[in-house]
Amino acid sequence: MKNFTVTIKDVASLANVSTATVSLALSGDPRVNVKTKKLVEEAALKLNYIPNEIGRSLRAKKTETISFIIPNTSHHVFTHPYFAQLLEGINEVLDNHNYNLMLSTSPSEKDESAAYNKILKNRRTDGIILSSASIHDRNILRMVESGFPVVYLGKWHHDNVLTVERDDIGGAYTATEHLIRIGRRRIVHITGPLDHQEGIDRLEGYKKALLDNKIHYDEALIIEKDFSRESGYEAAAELMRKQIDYDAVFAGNDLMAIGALKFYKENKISVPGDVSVVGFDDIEMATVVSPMLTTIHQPMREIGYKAAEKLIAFLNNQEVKEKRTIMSTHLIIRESCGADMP
Amino acid sequence: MKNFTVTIKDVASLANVSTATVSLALSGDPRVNVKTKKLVEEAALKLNYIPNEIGRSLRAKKTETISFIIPNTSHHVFTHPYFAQLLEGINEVLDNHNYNLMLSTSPSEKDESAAYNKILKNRRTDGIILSSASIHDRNILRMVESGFPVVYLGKWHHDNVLTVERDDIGGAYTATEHLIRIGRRRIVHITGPLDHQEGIDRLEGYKKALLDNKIHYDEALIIEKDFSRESGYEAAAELMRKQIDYDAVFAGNDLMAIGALKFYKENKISVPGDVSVVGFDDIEMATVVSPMLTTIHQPMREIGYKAAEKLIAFLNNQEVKEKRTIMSTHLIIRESCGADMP
DNA sequence: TTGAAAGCGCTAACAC
DNA sequence: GTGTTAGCGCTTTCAA
Repeated sequence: MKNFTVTIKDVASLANVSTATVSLALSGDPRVNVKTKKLVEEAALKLNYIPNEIGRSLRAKKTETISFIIPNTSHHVFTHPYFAQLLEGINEVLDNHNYNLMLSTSPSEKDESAAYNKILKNRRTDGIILSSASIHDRNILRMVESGFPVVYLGKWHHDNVLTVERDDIGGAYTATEHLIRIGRRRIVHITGPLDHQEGIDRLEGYKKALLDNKIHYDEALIIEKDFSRESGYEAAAELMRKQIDYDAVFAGNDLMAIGALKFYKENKISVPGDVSVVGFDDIEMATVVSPMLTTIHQPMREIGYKAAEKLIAFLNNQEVKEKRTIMSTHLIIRESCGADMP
Repeated sequence: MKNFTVTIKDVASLANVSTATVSLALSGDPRVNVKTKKLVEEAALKLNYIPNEIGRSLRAKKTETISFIIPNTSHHVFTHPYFAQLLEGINEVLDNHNYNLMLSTSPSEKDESAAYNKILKNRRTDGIILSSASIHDRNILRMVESGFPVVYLGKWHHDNVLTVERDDIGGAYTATEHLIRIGRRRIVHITGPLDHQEGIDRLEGYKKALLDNKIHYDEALIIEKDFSRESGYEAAAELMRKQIDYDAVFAGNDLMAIGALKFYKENKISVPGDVSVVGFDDIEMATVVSPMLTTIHQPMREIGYKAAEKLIAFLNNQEVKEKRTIMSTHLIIRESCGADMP
């Protein structure tokens, strides 16, 4: 390291003023004389002075940093296709407000006291954006209840928690309804894990659409999987093995839909000829498979953006009008259903 | 916020010892009496005391945080397919060593003095992992030259910089050679931006393979694009428009290869019948397109892992034996070339 | 308009 | 073994 750290003292002595004056001058306090201010600025420039944020933080009890915490339950946390978009939205807001972004995987239940506390209380961060996970994750509950400013990405019934939610029920309803509208009746639903809110809600939307259209809900058409591509493939295989009779599948996410598509291709089952399929998420991959996947679009970038905005507003004591923000989804029709029109 | 911050003082007074003793006891210093230690620990537990990292950092001049900086040149920085895997590798190491991860997009050239300095010098971070970008990016140069500990992901000819590099030249060579081996002779290369090192190196590998196999290098077969899927599609369209005669394409990355594949499908050009295509990266998407893409695998997760390990070793004054680490790539044969064997 | 001084929470010399 | 003290770099009363 060739350059010594230059502190506020160095600037002060070069400018022949006190450190207090330097601090004031550099923060643009109107009280300080224009001449002095110029003097200080020149000194700072000359020394290439950059205020040490650590010192500032200690004093101000603010870090200008927020943490984005994602569950570490799955092996491929970061690889989750919408993670990147979420991050993009968050990053954009933070950049605009000169906040820093810290990224953590949430601690596993095991080492709670250590890792969990570290993230939560060490005060290197002003607030948290928490992405959703299992509804049984106790750590999340505790983070939320600690009083630490939290924006939760998903449903959370708690007074002092801000949320940004997708309309999972509505999206699933739309997806299912679309299949019904194009004439499908035996609609399989490959669900995500049913201890995840998304899994639960999408199943609910599916049921609701069936009900409203007077189609019998058949347990045999429900397969619980884990949102992975492999599990989607496996689901399709299972359906064949069990000789289930069906004409459509609504997959809980695109990855599973794409997995199923692969099985169909390998087994010469025509999509959408023999079976129509709809996914959920609208990840990029959905546009490169063939047939291209009809799916429910969810605005992940906007969700990240919104979440960051709410958190920063809250941290700056601005009134956050809507505690819950619900982002709507919409149907993207491509090729996997065999209908050209909505 | 319902809980007041509990500091080392609170613990000290509850345990009836000095703050120094608390500090020592909690850090497991062998000098402190076992009894006292237990006393302190109980007090800390009772008060739910978590050391404030800011105070610690200020004193120790270490933050136990490293920054991962990615270029903001492209709109979709985070969406870059291998970004997630890189992050996964980095995160794993940091978790193991109890380091925090800060994520930044590198400042654009415009606001250098502000954003750039902030990242570089505010000392909220102990070291940096810098991902590659344009070879003309001056900010990167300055970060590297500042003396700040940096691990650069890519080639960098500089004494005090650690690097983790892909073998781009070798990978491109292998890809091209594969096409030659299966009998292709008129091989198009869709390059990435030629002011990016990857773009340059992959072109070099391509040329070298041609040379070694005594195939004439034809400028007309080189198209410079920008690594995006759209640009790959555009490249294929361009080739048709210009009525270029060719029987294979080596794309500078998978995204462009997949874009080209799309064009071929739309225009009923058979792959691999009419043209063989090879990509580079081995992103997940390469396995869901049809035909599945033959490509060069690069171990992004391992690169991230290695980079983080090197940085942490360096920060802890361990000797880093290899300044340059070169990660090798290998060919993954799938369906887009029409050869079943390597 | 500027400076002196206190103190944010912590650790590390040094004393005892 | 444990306590006293100083000080990391900064901001912010309070006085001058």
